[in-house]
Amino acid sequence: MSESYPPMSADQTTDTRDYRDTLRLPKTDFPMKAGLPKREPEMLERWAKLNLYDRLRKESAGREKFIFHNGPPYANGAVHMGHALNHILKDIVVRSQQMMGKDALFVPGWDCHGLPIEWKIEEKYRSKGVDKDSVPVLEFRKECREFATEWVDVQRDGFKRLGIQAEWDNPYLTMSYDAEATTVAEFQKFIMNGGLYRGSKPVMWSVVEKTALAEAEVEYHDHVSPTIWVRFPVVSGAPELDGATIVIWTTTPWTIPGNRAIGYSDKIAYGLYKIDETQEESWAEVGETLVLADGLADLVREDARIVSWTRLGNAPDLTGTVCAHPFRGQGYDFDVNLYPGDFVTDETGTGFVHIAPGHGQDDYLLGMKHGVDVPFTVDEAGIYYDDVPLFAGKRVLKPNGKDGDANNAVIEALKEAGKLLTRGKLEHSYPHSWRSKAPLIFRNTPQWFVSMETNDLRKTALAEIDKTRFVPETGRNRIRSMVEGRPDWVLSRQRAWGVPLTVFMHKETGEILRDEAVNKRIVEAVADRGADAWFEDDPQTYLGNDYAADDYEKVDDILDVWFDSGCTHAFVLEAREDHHSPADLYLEGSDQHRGWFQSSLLESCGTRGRAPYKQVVTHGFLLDEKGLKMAKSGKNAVSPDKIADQSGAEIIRLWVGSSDFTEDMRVGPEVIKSNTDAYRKLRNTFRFLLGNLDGYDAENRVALTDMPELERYMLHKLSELDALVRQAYLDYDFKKVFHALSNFMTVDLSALYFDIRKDALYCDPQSSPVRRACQTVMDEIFMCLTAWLAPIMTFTTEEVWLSRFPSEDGSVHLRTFPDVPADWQDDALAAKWSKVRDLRRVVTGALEIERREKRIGSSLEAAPTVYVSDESYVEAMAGIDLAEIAITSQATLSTDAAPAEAFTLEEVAGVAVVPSLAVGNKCARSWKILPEVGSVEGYPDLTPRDAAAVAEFDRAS
RNA sequence: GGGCCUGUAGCUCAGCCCGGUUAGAGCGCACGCCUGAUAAGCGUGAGGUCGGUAGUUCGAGUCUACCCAGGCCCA
Repeated sequence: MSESYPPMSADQTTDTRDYRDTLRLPKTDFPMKAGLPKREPEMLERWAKLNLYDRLRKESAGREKFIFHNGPPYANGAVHMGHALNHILKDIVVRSQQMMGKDALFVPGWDCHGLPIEWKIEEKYRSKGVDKDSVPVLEFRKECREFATEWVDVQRDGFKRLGIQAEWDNPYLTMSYDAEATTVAEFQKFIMNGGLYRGSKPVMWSVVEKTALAEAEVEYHDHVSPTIWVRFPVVSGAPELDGATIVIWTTTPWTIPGNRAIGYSDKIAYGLYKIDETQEESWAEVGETLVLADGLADLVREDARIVSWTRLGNAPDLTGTVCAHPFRGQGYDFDVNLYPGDFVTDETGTGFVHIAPGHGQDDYLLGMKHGVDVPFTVDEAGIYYDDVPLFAGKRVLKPNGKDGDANNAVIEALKEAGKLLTRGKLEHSYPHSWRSKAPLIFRNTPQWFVSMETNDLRKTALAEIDKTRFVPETGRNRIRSMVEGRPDWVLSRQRAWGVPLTVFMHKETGEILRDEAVNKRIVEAVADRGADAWFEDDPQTYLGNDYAADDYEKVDDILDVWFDSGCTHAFVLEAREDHHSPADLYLEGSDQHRGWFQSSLLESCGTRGRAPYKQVVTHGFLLDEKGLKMAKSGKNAVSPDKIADQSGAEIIRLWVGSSDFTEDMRVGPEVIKSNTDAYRKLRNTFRFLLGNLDGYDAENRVALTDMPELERYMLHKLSELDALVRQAYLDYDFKKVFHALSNFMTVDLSALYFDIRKDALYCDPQSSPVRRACQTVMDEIFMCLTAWLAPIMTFTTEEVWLSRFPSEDGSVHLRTFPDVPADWQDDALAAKWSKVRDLRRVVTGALEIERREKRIGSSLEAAPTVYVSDESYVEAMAGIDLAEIAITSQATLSTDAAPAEAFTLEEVAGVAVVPSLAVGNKCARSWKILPEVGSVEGYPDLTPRDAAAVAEFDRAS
């Protein structure tokens, strides 16, 4: 029977030993699949148990501090993607600074006062049918406080879930008593240094509710308004204007008594129009000359029922022109000056805008700019004050929100004075109260300001901006132009939830009470019982024996919440023992150039003469995948906890760490997917490192000088990366870190180094110098990568670290970046290997053809001959095993002329490759094909190297 | 409407300051190989009017102007 079977051939291994056990294949428990949504919460729990933040403080005591100061998010909703971006960036900064050897602090904080919270509480009352004004203020404030407290807890949990490392058990709150007391004390500094003054400005006002409204409480509806064209006779100016009248147009006749100026535009062409003929019922007069914007003149002519006119010519330069008020001689004898204004257009009206500084934002600012006083014309019910000539007692709106008699009274008076050119009606969008739905008016009201000029506040702030480091640099420009142009800071709000303006004003003199003893009593009361004290205490308790409460008006306005957050430097940086001021860094979204960066700057400059920060980093805004604005609640919104639950917070961190945060950032399902893919690749590279470092013994370290070139080349790469990573972290350029390391891990490690060294790692005897050198280098790579990536890939680097060094209380986050020895850097070697890799690419290119032609499968089946015509390649290949780096069984380097059919690459001149098949038998263990296979006695199917390895293995077992 | 900013492969980024060979990388995608990193690894390839137009220049992704789209802050 046996004769009928053919003899076994050499490459059949059915009767040979299975050598798998004798290999040193990667061994690790580190799973390929991350399971982040489940693993991350476990990790967080462990960190919490270890009190990592506290331990870091203890272990880095005495190190140079890095004081990051956290801008407080507003405590009124769950954590959204914008929060996530913002806080992850902060976390990366603090962690990287810590690992670069600093003692880097992160105290979280919340902004707790202000309108949005107040609103929620009001809404609650409304839904119960209770009028907010009937609720005692202290009770109302209590509810606001409870509301904020709840959201602080919710947000804290949300931030923790993202892996943000901070002093979560000891955050600062703008509503804590000590913070409120400090805010009061800061405010008092402005009382004492003269920066605070009482002025007035127009605010949106509801005469129905008799209250000022914030922009957020305003809604726009269509409304029919009367329109009037009014003549303002020129009294002085260019000679061409003699006897002419400037014509303005407005939809609010009742604001004419408040008129103090006229706005025009430098960009509009104006003409002089002399009327020749009018329709019978026209109020225009033949012979009179009107000044109008050319682009609007025809419309005005029709509206005013003018049949024909003559354009006398261009209007002269209007600078310095002075008009009379239409009611001159009836109590309105002041001059009405013409001023240029950016907001004046020639889209509607006449090209001239009537300026009533008490009744409009543009009007107010233009008036301020030119020192025009802001008259008080109507009271809180919308009724003209008694001192308003002609119209005292008339009302703009009735208590029910319907039109009052003011508009008609003004129109009639204009007609009588001969100043009404014509009139009409217009339906347009107009602000209404969110609550009563009644139309709103702009009304001049007393407010408290901090002057930008007193004590040179503006100058100081600008000088401090120049001293601050901005990342990106454009931030400087942005905040600079805002501070340069901003008006005085309006501190007062007519609200209930916040820190009050703790100031007394003398009822008769209007003098602000400046008394340190009084101030001190107030601060003490607030420190003791919170800002509520101001509302519950008898003023006399503060005024003591020196002043009589009856002589003083106690102000009950609330401070602008920006003032609260502008004081955080005082109650965090200065008040906390472990902090110092100014902070090393403030980091927020670019909207804070107008917000926190500025309020903090002004507050600190006004009280300390310097900025509270040395550096300001800003990030862009979130956009959806199409680059459009992401609404917090819109359908394109993605929520961080949802991503954390589905993909892992690490994926969000990766997104933040790999993107350019200085610009606006896109997020959406595709972006998340890409980052998940990128994550997987990095994770597997770590897994390979772990698997091959199994059993690594530091005793077996190989000295740099004893290492093969490839190992030294890898160490050189690490030294380059070390410099790059550190500099990039100092520059807050995280994407540079991420892309450099990700490229290193895929291109240099996975595709080159690991691929080449698999043979030595798996097949070499344990004692092999190459294998030991490789493990030495892999250990260094491991130490570097886990540290460098820890600030970004917080969860995974920890998992990797603990997988290699299991420990009860250890953590990768307690480390610092490794010191990279200077002698790792070897530029000559790097240049040499750059050539080697060029040559290698030609070989892989040639083998790919063979593979496509089905002549080979694995590269080990090949034995290429590489012809080099360029001496530099000979030098580059000196001391390098071509077969080893090409991962072929055999290879030959030749300086002979290459055959014509040899494979070449256009971009690598001087290298040509002729592929051929490896000759010999296939090693049953390493799968190399070599003539030497079987040359060692007793190991007929192995190469000498493998035979030695198996012998070593057998001896050991 | 004003101030500031952005626009390079499907995605994330280099290159732009200081114009100069066929604009690069990683991921993804397609195809092939391996089957001892295996829901992995290796290789090859496709994919870009550098937002658009005009200008400066011998030459523009890079400089200038305007336009378009988008963002933040104001009005």
